[in-house]
Amino acid sequence: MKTYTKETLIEALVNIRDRGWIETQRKNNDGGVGNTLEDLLGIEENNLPIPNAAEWELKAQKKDTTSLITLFHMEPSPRAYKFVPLILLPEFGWAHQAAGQRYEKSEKSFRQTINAANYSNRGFIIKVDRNERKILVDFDCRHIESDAHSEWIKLVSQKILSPKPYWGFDDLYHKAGTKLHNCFFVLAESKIINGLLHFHYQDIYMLKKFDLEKFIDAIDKGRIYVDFDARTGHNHGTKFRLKRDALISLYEEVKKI
DNA sequence: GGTACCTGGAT
DNA sequence: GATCCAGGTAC
Repeated sequence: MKTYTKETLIEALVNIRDRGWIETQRKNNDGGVGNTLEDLLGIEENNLPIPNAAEWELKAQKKDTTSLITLFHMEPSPRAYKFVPLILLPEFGWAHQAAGQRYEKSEKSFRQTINAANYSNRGFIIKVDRNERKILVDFDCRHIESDAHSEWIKLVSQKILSPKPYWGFDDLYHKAGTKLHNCFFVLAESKIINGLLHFHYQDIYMLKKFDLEKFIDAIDKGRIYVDFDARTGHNHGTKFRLKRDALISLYEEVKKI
């Protein structure tokens, strides 16, 4: 396991950029662009909620995608309820797109990418309660688009989400403050060469001083999303995510290397 | 083996 | 832009 200083990490990232096209080291994995970068840096895969290297978080993204970037994972409180596996997936889930094909016929899915600006078409929203200092999830069946979910609405129209899942400001501050304070964000071109996905890591952004107040404000304005990502056989976790420009705007200092 | 984290996607 | 989704590990 290599260790880096900020300076040696910059040097390593520039060397990787200069190598040009590099084959993915994680086939069939959407996280390949990030996992491959970590592999190139000699950072062993782990699921520890800490920065990747030398107090620097590393994030990579394909240049041509519009997908959201994941800041971190955190299951909602109260933890004892185990909201995703015991309530949201079984009570509010629906048949997985590949149920009866790739998965068992009984495979359910609960995927919701929600924000504070609008209800999803399944009736979920997040709200910022500054008095209680927490982010919470709410469900209101009146906001379900019945045309899009004519069968599912019958299953949930009488349901109340109570208690409401939430994340305390202090827990979010601790998570973001310890994991995201400084970050290298690398954009990579991608293309298939001889049938194999390759990346060219190109644009290196050095992001310093994550701003916790801007973080809460971005949630309040709907620029940060809470993303539930569970099926019966695998809960990928509940994530806080945002678009590329929103990520950069959360830092006090931005420098392109 | 279930839960909660990690790395990220396409249409 | 909203609504869906992937393969990994630690304990």
